[in-house]
Amino acid sequence: MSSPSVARVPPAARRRYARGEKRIAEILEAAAAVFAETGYDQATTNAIAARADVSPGSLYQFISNKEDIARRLAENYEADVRGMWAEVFAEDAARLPLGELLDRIIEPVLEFKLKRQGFAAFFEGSQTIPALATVATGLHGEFIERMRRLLALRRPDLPASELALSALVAVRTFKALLPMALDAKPARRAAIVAEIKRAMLGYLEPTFGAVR
Amino acid sequence: MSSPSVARVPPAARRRYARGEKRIAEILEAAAAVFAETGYDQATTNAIAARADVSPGSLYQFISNKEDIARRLAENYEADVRGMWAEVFAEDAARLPLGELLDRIIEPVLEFKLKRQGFAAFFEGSQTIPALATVATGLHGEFIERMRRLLALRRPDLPASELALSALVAVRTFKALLPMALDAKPARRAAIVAEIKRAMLGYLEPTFGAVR
Amino acid sequence: MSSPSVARVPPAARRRYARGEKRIAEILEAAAAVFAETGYDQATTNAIAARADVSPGSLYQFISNKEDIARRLAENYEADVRGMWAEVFAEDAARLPLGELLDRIIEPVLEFKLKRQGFAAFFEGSQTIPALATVATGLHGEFIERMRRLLALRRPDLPASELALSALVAVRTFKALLPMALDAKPARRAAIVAEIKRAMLGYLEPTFGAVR
Amino acid sequence: MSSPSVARVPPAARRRYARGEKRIAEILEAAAAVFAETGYDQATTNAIAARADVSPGSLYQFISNKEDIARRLAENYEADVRGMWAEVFAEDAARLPLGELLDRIIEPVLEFKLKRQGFAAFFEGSQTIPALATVATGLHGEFIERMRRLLALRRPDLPASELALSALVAVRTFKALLPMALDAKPARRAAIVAEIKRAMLGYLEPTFGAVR
DNA sequence: TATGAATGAGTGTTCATTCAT
DNA sequence: TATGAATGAACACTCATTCAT
Repeated sequence: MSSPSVARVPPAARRRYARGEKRIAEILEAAAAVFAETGYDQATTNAIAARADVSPGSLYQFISNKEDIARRLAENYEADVRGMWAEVFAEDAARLPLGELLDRIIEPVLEFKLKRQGFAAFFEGSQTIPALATVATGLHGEFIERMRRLLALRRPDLPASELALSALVAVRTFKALLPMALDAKPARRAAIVAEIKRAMLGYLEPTFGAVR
Repeated sequence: MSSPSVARVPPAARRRYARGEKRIAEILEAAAAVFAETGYDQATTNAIAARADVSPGSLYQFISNKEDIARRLAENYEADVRGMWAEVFAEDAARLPLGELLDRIIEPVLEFKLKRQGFAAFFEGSQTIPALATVATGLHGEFIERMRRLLALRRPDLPASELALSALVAVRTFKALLPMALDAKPARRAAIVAEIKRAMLGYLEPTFGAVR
Repeated sequence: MSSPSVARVPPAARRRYARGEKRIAEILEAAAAVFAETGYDQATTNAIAARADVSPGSLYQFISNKEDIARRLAENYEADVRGMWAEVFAEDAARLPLGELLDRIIEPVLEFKLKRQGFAAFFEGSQTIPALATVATGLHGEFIERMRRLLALRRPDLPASELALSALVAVRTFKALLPMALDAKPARRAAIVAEIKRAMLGYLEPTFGAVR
Repeated sequence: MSSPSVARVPPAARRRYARGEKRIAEILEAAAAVFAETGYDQATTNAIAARADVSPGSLYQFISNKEDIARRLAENYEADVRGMWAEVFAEDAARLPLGELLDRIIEPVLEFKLKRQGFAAFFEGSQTIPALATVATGLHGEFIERMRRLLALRRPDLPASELALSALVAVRTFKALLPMALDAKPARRAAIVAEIKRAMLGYLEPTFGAVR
C-alpha cells in the first residue's frame, strides 16, 4: 500500500512510528486476505489477528474496530487506484489511436488487479458494507467520468448524453471482461486480453475510432 | 416459485402437504426479501421467521438450517431460470437473424430479473456462500454453454476455442450491462436496452452476423 | 416486587406471559443479589445468569442490556418505596404527636429496608450508574419534600427556607442512622430504634414538637 | 500527601529516591482525580497514566497493580485524617464546653474534606474495593472510638454501652450532614454548619452538655 | 403442528499487565 | 528508567438451533 513520505522527524520517533506503521500494514494485509476469502461478515477479527501473527488485543492498538479495517483497506486501495490512473489517463491519452489507448488502459489495470487478486474482487462486490460501498461507488463513478472526458475530447460534437452512455457501457464491459484475464492461466492471458480489446474496439470504434 | 405437480395423493394428505408447501413458499419468499435487503450473514433466521409471520421454532419444521433456506432459494431460482431459458433458447433461435436473436434473449432476461430485482443481485454476488456459489456458477456456465451452442450452429466452421471465447465474452458483457437497464427509470429503459443490443451486436456481428 | 394486575387476557396467553414475568422476576432477584455483593461494574451478566439458573442468552430474551437490568430494579424499587410511603405519609400523619409520627415513619422504613437488605444499600450508593442515580436522587428528593410538607403543616408560620433545611437534616439523619438498626442483631434492634427516635426527637422537638 | 522524613541518605540516591517519590505522588494525585471522576472500576490504568503524564509501562515501575494504587491512596488519606484528628482530639478537648467542642470538630473536618472533595466521597462509598473498605471501616471505627472516649471523659458515670451508642449516633449524624455543607455554595455554608451544630447539640446536649 | 423461551458457542472489543527496546 | 506496543483473559451481547409445552 502507499507509504507516506518520511521526513523531518527525529530518528527515534521515526523508528517507533515505523514499527506501528509496519504493524498496521501487516494487519491490513492479513485482513485483505481474510476478507477476500470469507467475506466481511464471516471474517472474524480474531482470524485477522491470527493471520497477522498478532494477539486480538494488538489489533485495537492501531485500528478502532472491524469496520475501520475495511475503511483503511478501502482508502489504501483507492489511493493506489488513483495512482495508477494518473498514468493511464495522462494528458496525451486523448490523442492516441483508439487501439493504443485501449492498450494503455487494459494493460496497467490488469496488472494492478493481478497484484491485488482476491481483495479487488471482494472490494468490488461489497455493496453491503458502507465503509466500502462509498469508496467503491466513488471510484466506479470516477472511472466512468475519466472515460467520458476522454471520449468527449475525441468527439466534442456528440451530445453529452451519448458520451455518458458510451463511457458507462465501455467501463462496465471492461470491468466484466477483465476477470477472464485475471482468472486465466498466464499462458492464455495474452489471447484473452486481445479478445477484450477486440470487444471494446468493436463497441467504441464506430463512434470514437478516428481522431480528427 | 415453481410449484411441483400435485397428483395421485389422498386428498387429506394432499391438503396437509399443500399447507406445508404454502408455508415453505412463504418462508422462502420472506427469506429472499431479507437476504436481498441485508445480505446472507446479516440476515437472522428470526428476522426471516418474523417476516414470514411464523415463530422461530416453526421455521425448523420446514427447513433444516439457514443454509438450507439459501439452497432452496437457489434451487427455485435455478429452476425458474431454466424455465425461462427453455423458451429463449428454443430450437429455432439459431436460425434467427442476429438482431432478432438478441432481442429474443435480452427482453425475457430483463423481464425475469426485473421481477426478482433484489434477490437476483444478491444471488449473483454470493460467492462466499457455498450453497449459492455452486448454483450460480453452474447457471453461469450453462448460460455460456447455451450461447456457445447457438454460435456453433451459426459458424460450425470456427474452431471450438474461438466459439467458447466469444460465448464467454458475450455472456459476461450482457450480464454486466443488464443492471443498467434494471436500475434505470422505466422511461429510460428502452434506450438503454437498445444500447446494450448495439454493444453486443458490435461484438458479435462481424463473426456471427450472417447465417449462411 | 410489584406485580401488575392480571385481567381480561386469554388464559393461554396469560400462562405464557406469566412464565416470562416469572423469569424476569428471577433474573432481577439474582441481579439484585449480585449487584449488592459486587457492585454494578464487577457484576457480570454471566454471573447474574448463573445465579438465576439461566443461560447467558436467556437474559437477553427479557432485558435488553446490563443497564436495563439496573433500570428495572430501580423502577421496581421506586414503585415499592412509593407504595410504602403512601401509607406512611397518609393524610392524618400531620396531626399525630411528633413521637407517634416518628414511630409511624421509622418502623415501616426499617421493615422495608430489612426485606431488601443488600440491594437498598447498593441502590443508595450508586451515583455513578445513571440508570440508578436518577431514580435514587429523585426518591431522595421526594422523601425530603414529603417531610417538608409534613413539617409545614405543623408550623406554617416558619419561613420556607427553615422548613426545607429541617426536612433535609431530618431525612439525612434518619437515613444515616437506620443502617445501625439494619446491621444490628435482632435483639439489639429495638434499643437502637429507640435511640434513633430519641435523636430525631432531639432535633425536631424544639421546633415541631407541639402541634397548635 | 504526607511526605516521609528524608535524612541520612547519600545525596545522589536521595535525589533518585526523591524523583521516584515525586512520580508516585503525581501518579497518586492523577489516580485520585480519575477515581473520583469515574469510580474505581471505570477508571483505567491507562487513563491514570495519561493523566499523570506517564506511560502505562512506567506506572508499574512504581505501583504493583491497580488495587495497589487504591491502597496507597487510602493509606495516605488515612494518614492525613489521623494528622487532622491529632489536633482535633487533643488532650484538652474533653474539657471544652460542648458547643466549642463541636466547633473544634466540625470546622477542621469540613475544611479537610473540602480540600479532598471528590476523593473523600469516592473513598467513603467504596465498600466493594477491599483495599479501601478496610481502611474506611477502620477510620470510621476509630472516629467513633475517639468520640466515645471524649464522651466517656465527660460522663464516666454512664454505662459503656450507652456511651458507645451515643458516639455511634453522633458520628453517623455528623458524617451524614457534612456533605450538605460540602455541596453548598460557599455563601450558604456558614448557615448550614450552624444547623449541623444545632442538630448535634440537640442530640448530645441533654446527656453531655454540662461537664461536671 | 406451532410456539417462543432456552441454550451456549462464538463475536467484537477492552484493559490490566508485561516486555522488548 | 521510560516507553508504548503486545498480550490474552474476560466481558457484554447475538443468534442459529433445540425443546418443553
